[in-house]
Amino acid sequence: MPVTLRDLANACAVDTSTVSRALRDDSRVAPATRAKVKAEAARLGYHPNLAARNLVTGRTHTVWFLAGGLEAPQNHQPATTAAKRVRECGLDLLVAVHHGDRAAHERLLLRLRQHLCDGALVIADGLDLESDLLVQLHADGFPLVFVDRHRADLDIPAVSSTNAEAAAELVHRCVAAGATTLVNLFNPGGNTVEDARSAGVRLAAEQLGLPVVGPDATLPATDWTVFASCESDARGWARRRALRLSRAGVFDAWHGDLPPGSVVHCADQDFAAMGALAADLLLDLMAGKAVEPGLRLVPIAGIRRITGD
Amino acid sequence: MPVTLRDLANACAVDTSTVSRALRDDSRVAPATRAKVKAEAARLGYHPNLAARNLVTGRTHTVWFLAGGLEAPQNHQPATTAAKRVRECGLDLLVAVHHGDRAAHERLLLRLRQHLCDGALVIADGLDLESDLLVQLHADGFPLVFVDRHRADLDIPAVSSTNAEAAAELVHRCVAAGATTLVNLFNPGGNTVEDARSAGVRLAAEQLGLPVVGPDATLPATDWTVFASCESDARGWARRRALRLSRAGVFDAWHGDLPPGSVVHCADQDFAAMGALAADLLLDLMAGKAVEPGLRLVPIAGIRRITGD
DNA sequence: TTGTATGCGTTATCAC
DNA sequence: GTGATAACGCATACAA
Repeated sequence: MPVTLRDLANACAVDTSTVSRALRDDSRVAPATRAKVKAEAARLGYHPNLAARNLVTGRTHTVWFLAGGLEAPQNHQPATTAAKRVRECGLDLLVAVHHGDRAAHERLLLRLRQHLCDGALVIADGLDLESDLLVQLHADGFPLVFVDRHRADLDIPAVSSTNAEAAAELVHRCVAAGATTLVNLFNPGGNTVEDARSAGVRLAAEQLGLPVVGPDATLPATDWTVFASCESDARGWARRRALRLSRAGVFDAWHGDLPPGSVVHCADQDFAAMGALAADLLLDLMAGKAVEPGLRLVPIAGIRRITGD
Repeated sequence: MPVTLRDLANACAVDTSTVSRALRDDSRVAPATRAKVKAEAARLGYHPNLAARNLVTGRTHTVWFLAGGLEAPQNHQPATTAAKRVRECGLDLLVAVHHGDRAAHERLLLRLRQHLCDGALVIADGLDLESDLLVQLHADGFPLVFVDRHRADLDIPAVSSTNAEAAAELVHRCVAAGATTLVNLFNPGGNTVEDARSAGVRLAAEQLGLPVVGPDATLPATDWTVFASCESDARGWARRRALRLSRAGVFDAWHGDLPPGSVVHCADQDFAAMGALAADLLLDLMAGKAVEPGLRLVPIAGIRRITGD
């Protein structure tokens, strides 16, 4: 049986309230008793029951990080920096994943309302973006911050990249590298991130006076460049259209090989900074500070030029 | 203010105990009252306070997964499968990371004793392998299972790969590919995984009648092959010794380029299976079933041959 | 500086 | 079938 405050109180011949105060370094307890209590606690191997403490204080000092999975840098990088920030404030960050499983996802959102954590960071994939539970949660004042994608219809604070600007810059660089026809694979209406990127492409194209075409357009033999959110989107599209992929503007990563002469521009998001900012916002929210709802944009880390030579 | 059992009891004009039973589908409650209670719970937006429930039942239905980080497949892959297994049993798995930070690590281990979870899976990196807290935890009967590395001096159940066999097989394949001098970078005494791999190399070398040398040995101009736990270990060694790395046997992954004519054998561990098995063991442990202490070996997923052509 | 009393929200053991 | 009642372990306003 675990050692409780009572056991300690008995061992020290004082009241449980005194023990409680002593262990929490309350200034009003005599140095001698405090020392005795602490010594006894160590001797008996006392460890507070946080379930009990949470029950009475109503706070758990715990933050959850909800994501679909752990593998993608989009998920684990913000989780990593957020964990550090949260820890600096004396709280713990716990990561929970749902693997895109609808039931699992609902269950996790339910857990948030069950007093196991004080707030949550949410990497909003498809499931979160539909769920009513999220709406109710927020309506009930539960501290919530979106990372990356978000729901524009809710005034939940959100952290994302400068997607529009980054997409526009991708266009400019690709055009400087010879592109004349821009294939826009960003899916407007898909989610807020895709929306922003698509808008960025259109804006840049307009400035440059170049045509933007969809995935199914007829293309010139050369000088087209495809823009997509990730390498596999671009590659998948090229495969379906039986095209040789040699020019692209993408986000986050490009691992695959490129044929000689080809060039890819890759905009790397600063997931670490996003996680840190999101954690800061959440901590403010949990502290009761006024946090403006709406989107925060974090500059991308940079744009890399990758060639096939 | 959150809705409590009492609010529900008042709204339904029954006792809290009846509400409690109704919500948990206790067979002794009248269908009519159950329906009414459930309807009212939905209407008022009731959500149980799990801190309170945990306090009285003594169980949290929660499992923690402790790791140094999330990025490495060694960490997130077992976490992923373990999460699924755990979820199937109606429990939740939460991932907590310490980033190699000593204080953070200690804090997490402390948390385990504070009734926030019923058991834990531990990816034992350097910190875990030293900590006394882990020993005490286990001594107090806290359900614990090691994944990958473990402490041989504790009878905590552990799941690892068939490291010795895999290392031996790496040697055999590399020798078949022309190796005659085997450079053993596996560090015996480092940890249980390195130990096993080092032993595997020595065993295979003995069978083949070939010499095993350490990282600082004088090498023939050619026909040596280096064995290491990961690509970066092998590359780091080659860099320090100003050697051109063209033959290696490693574990888990090889991403970098290889000069033409070179060949690397890579033993892929089955992290997913390891996570699943570890979860099963932990669940048994938590269910009070007798679980034999000691190491379980999961076969590696396979050995890939990578060439620089 | 310490003790007393009460309550946090829930489950469980009794009665009825 | 349902209702009192007593825990669970801890924190805290209030007394002393």
